[in-house]
Amino acid sequence: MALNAGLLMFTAHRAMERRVLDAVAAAGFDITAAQARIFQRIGPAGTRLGELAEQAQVTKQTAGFLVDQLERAGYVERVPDPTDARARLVRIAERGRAAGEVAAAVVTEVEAEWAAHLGARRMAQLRDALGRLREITDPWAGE
Amino acid sequence: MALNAGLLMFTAHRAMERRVLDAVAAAGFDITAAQARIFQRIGPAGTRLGELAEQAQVTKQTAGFLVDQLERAGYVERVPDPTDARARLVRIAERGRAAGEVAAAVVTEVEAEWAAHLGARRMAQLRDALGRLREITDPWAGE
DNA sequence: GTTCATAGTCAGATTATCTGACTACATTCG
DNA sequence: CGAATGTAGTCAGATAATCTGACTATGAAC
Repeated sequence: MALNAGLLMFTAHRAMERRVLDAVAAAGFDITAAQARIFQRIGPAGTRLGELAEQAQVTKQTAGFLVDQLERAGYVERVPDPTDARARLVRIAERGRAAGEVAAAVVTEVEAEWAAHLGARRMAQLRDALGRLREITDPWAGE
Repeated sequence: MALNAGLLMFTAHRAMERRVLDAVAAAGFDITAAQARIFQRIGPAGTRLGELAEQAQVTKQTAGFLVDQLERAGYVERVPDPTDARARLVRIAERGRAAGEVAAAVVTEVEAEWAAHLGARRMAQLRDALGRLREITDPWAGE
């Protein structure tokens, strides 16, 4: 029970999230964990609200609430979806790009620490196993 | 970025949590994710509220709020801590034990599915890497 | 060109979480 | 011993994140 794989992943994920959020906050970006979980799923060309909601596994209303905040703070912008007048695309704005760069740098740093602790071989095995696991744990695995 | 190890762990953890919570709910136990995250840290001899809070990384107040609910629903009980009159131990009660058994069975099942998908070798490597990672991502690693 | 489906919003309620202030007991040390 | 300081937990109030249900506007299908 103490060695439940799900719980172990929770622990490591939480450590990563904390590191990233702390660094992003220290760089002057006031983003909450819930906002970040939406933000991180926005694609390069923008993503629809409903799609963000589905991927983050929250309702459209919740996603909308969080995107409103991100938009007000200047991290994202909403633009019309040229292919569907009902929809709008959520796109990363300039400030969001800056915050994203800070986040990406910390992810790289933390992963390097993990690799240093585990050794390159085990880190590669971890990545491999997690990537394969995604095939059965993520309904969005093929995007 | 799409292959951030932290995010991959989040995905797998979320899938595990959902499976467990759904099965527990289907068995008639009305436990929320937040309650479960506290509940799962209660030791066999009972655990203090402050310790549960620290391990779950929430404030004592939040932990107290959740334990209140678990207690009202009959999943846990609070007993005096014989070694300190200020403290009380949160212990798993009969209904909690029953719910915990359902949860443990689902964890076993999901892990078996993962092992089937990855193969025994890769599943063992995954466990090994996660266990080692815990040494640097969990301040409570030595309990 | 109605009828049904989809994208998103509005409104209201609930749940989980925090900070700050407080009480009671424990520990320390002069 | 007894005052000063620290620790376990609770109370009160605020805020953040989430949900369900009802609604509008646009697109798709027949």
